[in-house]
Amino acid sequence: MKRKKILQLLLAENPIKDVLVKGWVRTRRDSKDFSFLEVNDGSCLKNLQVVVDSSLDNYSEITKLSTGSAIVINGDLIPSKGAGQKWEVLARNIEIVGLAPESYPLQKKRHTDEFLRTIAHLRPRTNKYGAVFRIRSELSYAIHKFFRDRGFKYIHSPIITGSDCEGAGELFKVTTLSLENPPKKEGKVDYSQDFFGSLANLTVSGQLAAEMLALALGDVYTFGPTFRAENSHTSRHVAEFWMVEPEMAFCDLEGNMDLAEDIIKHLTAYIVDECTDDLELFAKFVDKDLMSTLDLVASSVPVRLPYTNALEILKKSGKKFEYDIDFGKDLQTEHERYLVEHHFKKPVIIFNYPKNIKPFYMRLNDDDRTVAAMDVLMPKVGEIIGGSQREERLGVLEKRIHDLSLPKEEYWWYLDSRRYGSVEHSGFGLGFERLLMLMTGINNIRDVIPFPRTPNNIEY
RNA sequence: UCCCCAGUAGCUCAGUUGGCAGAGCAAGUGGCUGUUAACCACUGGGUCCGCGGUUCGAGUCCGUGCUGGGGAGCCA
Repeated sequence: MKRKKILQLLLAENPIKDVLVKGWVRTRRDSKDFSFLEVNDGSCLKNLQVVVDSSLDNYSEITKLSTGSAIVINGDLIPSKGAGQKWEVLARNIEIVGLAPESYPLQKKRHTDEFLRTIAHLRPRTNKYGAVFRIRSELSYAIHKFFRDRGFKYIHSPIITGSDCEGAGELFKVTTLSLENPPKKEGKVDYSQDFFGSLANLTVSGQLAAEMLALALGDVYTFGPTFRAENSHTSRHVAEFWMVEPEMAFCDLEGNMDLAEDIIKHLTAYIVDECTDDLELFAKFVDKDLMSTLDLVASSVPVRLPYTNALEILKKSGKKFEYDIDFGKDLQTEHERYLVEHHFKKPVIIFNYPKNIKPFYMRLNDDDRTVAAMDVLMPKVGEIIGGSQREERLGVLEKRIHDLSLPKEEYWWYLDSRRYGSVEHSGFGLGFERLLMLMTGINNIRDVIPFPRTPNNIEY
């Protein structure tokens, strides 16, 4: 007999004779002549109620089944006599596969997120984290579907990279050299003797590679892990996270913002439609405003605001900010929050930032002081997308590299793309975990990743 | 890296002026009931984060370290 998932059974329209179910006991409630088992198999949030009559051979063992135990059930799917559920399974036979002794740390009550982080290997078995990781899966699928439906090609950029081309933060070194006694040359570590023959790092962004592929395949995207060795201690930063990076040839900043708006709206609507039960849990226990936030994100048109206009609004606000607002200074979290949560009360895209606070590859505007950059700011989670139109003019790009004292030799291949058939192109990076935070209302990034990587913590 | 807060039972927390270590939940045992985070009774359970100091006496006061959380910066 083929095993049935609980998701399928609960959607049944008629009773089914002879079903095989496998899962874990969430709770047990005993009566005089029978027991109720709540069984979950991870296929959905809801549990299956299993009724066990005392006439079963191993009934005495079943009445000792504790939370977390794994069982295999044979029985019939019948309409429930109780009020809480439509269907239940009347068990004919129950095989106890793996007992969970009383030391099982998950109790039939709510735990704090802080405690559950200390048992990250078990927390997926809770309702909340089961829901998080199901939505994580659905959202991954929705991203691929979104791009595929629009003719984008999925590309794989390298995880190990040769240099700090991206300039997006501190890097993790990748080496096979002895750390105790590395080979040295003129007092410095001699990376020419290392595995790759030079210094190697974990990627901080797939962008530069994506640009090369976009300039061949047209519209491409990456969706993979990225690494930042920043010593960040916030609820929005981790050392290892996943990023979605579309890159489009023949596309300017306008088109880039169009895609950013489109993808956020599309993915939000998808999750609202497809993950109803799981979202309900978050709306009930995590963030009471979740559904209205998601409605806002899915339905409203984000404000598109040039950086200089943002400065004016902030200056006119009369609000005292901790950080100064002057041209050439980056907007701080307090400024972004003011714009999104108080002034506009909806998503905001800020564009045309000063060139001095943005990387070399962003396209210089005609004013010579701003670049065609854009950040998408969301309620609650803040910056979720950062992108730009890329500098496609060889001379301008070379000058930027020179002005910033970057090692031009290392960019020979990148500059080649501007040397041969260069076209305007644009792209952005979308923080996958930050998107998940937006979708679930969860306010700590460590809680949307199964095993989060943060400074001083590499357990699991 | 900087600022702030916390650390007491498996979990969440209380602990008065420095004077015998507590509650709820969980767990164990028994009972009751087509039950719904079931219910009732009983029982067991402590390195009060570590180290040092003040004191007749420290969970409580002081110093220091560690861990966790919140915020800032960096960014996605």
